Amino acid sequence: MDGPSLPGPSLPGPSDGAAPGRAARWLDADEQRAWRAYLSMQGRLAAALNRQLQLDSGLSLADYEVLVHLTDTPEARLRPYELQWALQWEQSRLSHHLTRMRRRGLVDREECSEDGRGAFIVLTEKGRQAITTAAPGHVGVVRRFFFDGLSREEVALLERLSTRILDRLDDTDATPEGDVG
Amino acid sequence: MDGPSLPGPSLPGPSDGAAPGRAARWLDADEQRAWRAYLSMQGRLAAALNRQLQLDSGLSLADYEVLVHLTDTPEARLRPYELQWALQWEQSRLSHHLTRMRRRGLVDREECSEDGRGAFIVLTEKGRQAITTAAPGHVGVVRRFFFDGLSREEVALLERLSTRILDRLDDTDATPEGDVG
DNA sequence: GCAACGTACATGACGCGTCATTTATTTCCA
DNA sequence: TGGAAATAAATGACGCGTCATGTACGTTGC
Repeated sequence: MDGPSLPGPSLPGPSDGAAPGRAARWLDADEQRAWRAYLSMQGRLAAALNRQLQLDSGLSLADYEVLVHLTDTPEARLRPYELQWALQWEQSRLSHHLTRMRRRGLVDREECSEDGRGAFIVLTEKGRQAITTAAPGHVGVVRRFFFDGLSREEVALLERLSTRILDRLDDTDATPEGDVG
Repeated sequence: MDGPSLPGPSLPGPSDGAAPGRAARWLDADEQRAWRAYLSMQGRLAAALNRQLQLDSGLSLADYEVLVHLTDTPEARLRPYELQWALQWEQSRLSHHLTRMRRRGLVDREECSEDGRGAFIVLTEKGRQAITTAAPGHVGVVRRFFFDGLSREEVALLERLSTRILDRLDDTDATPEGDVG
């Protein structure tokens, strides 16, 4: 059942406890198990979500997230940089993705009079129908694999842990190279 | 701070409590927050891990996982199907990935005398050096973003939750279409 | 011993994500 | 006002991941 040691592969040899020279010490057995479980869960859950969306409605999880943000907006239109802020995607990823979604007719572009560089991304009717179609099944899968297996308290804790990790990611994105604490 | 409602986008209108017709009910506010936090954390953590590995050693997280399994093996060689079993990847993903890793000299192929269809994937010296180089920094990042923010108990709980979700994924991979409970 | 079927693995096409670079516009300020 | 720097966004190249399909070998039943 137990997988191999992952992020601290048994490189220095199994029985020498020497910590890696440059960075942190290796992971101990508990940490290894936890990390592998998380990694595996994360990858497979994402794959399952993508597969369902793809089969059910031809959308990817990424499409879905873009469309959600658009539908959550009164005018159903956003500047790309607003979407980028909301999604925390790399700029070029967003740009590529919007190009593809536009090609498929899920969104459209409008000129931005206030800023000649920019544009508005507008939800099309096709886009709205796509996410309307996709949503029930998607929520179903999220429930089935994620929430149905977790108690209310566990969900709350998971949110706290996620937020804490996000904070660390935010911090260190800004911080140049040095240590954290 | 709070993102928009994700997997239950406000499609049916904010104030009508109607559940989606085909599948499960929408997520409530707590669930939405938790789900968005998890999704965002997951995506950004994976991106951070990949970025570090890429910059530090030219490996991707996927490369790293393959190499770990090989180094964890006495002979440093495995049949592709064994790797597939360990990684839980799709077969074609593994095949493509091994092709690319082979092209880069990280692994090599050997004939399999016992089974004419199969092959062995062998860790090369270059592959071993790559993961040896990459490991300390990788562990460092895993610690910095993941373990350093979590208590021992939280890590243990996260492992349990991950395992539980994995079980559900395993179950329903087998199960045809119907409901779970 | 051969046909049918299953297994191990590869491949082509195509969408996705990242990095590096480019273009157009706006803002800042001397 | 004019030039430098910042900002909004697009693009090309290239590796990754999935689906569908192909190929070669093994296994099983008759």
